[in-house]
Amino acid sequence: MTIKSTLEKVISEDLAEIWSLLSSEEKRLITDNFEIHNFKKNQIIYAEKDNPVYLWCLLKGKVKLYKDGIGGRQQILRLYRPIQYFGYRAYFAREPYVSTAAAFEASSVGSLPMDVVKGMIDNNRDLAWFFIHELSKNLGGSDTKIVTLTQKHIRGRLAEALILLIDNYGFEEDGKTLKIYMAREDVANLSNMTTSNAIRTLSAFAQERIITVDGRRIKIVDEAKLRQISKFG
Amino acid sequence: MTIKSTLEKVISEDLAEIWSLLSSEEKRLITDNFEIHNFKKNQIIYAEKDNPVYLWCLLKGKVKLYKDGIGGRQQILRLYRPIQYFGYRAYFAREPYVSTAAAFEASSVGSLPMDVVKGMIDNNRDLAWFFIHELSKNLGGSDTKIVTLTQKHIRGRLAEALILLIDNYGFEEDGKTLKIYMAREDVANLSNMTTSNAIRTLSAFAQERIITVDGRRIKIVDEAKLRQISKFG
DNA sequence: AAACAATTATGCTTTAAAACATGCAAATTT
DNA sequence: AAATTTGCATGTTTTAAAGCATAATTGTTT
Repeated sequence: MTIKSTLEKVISEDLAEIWSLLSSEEKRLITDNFEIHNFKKNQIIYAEKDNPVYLWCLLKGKVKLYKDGIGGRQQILRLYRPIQYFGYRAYFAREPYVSTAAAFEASSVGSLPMDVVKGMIDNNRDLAWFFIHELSKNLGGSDTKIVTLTQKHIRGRLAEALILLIDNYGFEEDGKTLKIYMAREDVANLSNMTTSNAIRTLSAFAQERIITVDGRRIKIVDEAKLRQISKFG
Repeated sequence: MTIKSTLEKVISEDLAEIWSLLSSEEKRLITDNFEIHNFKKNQIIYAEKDNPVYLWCLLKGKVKLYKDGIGGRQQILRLYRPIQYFGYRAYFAREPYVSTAAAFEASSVGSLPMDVVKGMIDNNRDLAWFFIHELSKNLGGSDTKIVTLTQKHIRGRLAEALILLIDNYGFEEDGKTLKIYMAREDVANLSNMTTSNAIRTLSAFAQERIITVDGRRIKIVDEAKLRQISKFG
């Protein structure tokens, strides 16, 4: 599949917020500099301490942004779905990446040199606002996450993580099954706990009929209860 | 003191980064809409869930940004010194505040309606970049903080908090004494621990001759050791 | 100055979560 | 198909930090 046809397919399927902000000249600038990359499951797109060069746009698949911590422990910071942009923060902050982006599952990701993006922001106020808005929302999210992850207990943190998964990836056609299938280890890395405790607490939720668990297939049975536990339970 | 003379005094003392980015017309727009407020120690400037209206600029004093968590526990997210801007994130994210800003000590703070700021950003690319840059740096900081506060042990977290205080407020003329005098409770709220543990761990550091403590006066004796503990100790 | 409140200090107890160990099942490789 | 690895599940032990209690000190109000 050519870059152009892939792009047009993606855009026709789910028009990205950003695209509508651009002039046809800017759109041409993008298609000329845009490259598509395919990443396998768990493959790293960019790593902490790398220098930021590209704006990345997730076209297909799922991407996690995480940070390696103490003793090989990871903390998942954000999850991306098509069509979302990432990898720009470090460039704007004029510093190396502080986190790593990796494909959660086989994914197609577009790249656009940040220098090109910078030039476009200089000439397009709406694009500037797009990034100001994105950064502001993310900062609010991270500030909130600081308190959640440090102050809530395990059950509250897991409940919150499950709600995040609902909000990010939604349900299968049955309206119950989470549309993401992740290892217990990733569930743990999302909710700041050990893998053992993620397994244990998922089992506890299943026993309490809040969810059902079948391998990596998680069905949300009682979302209200989940939200209640996340608030404090 | 008039607004104008106070402003000019502040600006001549320590020219704010932002000011140099403005045209004289923009500067007039600011002085016409700028108001100066004085806050007493611990007085709240804005609170979580409020709607953002103003850009705030700290002129004199110290301000903390914090979030109330579980069981009356607070987490201090950021500290401000003159001349720094705050209160704009929620406006840009088009959401109510997720954190509270309060004066750490008696402080003078300027306000400028965000609508005015928005209009200026529309017409001033450098100003847009200023906020993109600030938001990006803050987001990197919050992402890093998530891992620090969840994964480091008490000693590491306290060491990191002390380094943050050095970086933010520096030393008295002796080059050793921290230029901020905060209650043990605030030290605790900065480093995600109980007041008891903040007291205990400060005492431990003093016994190990890493710092000396005399009431709220903290002298940094061995900064290298502190940085080592913060990395993991 | 006396009385009171707030802050700092320290010891003891409890607890939530990590660390560790082991078993089992499913998936992958040979 | 057998062997090996990987992931899931659960029980037990250990530990870091919270919670609680009580003084001692400092600061504030009357």
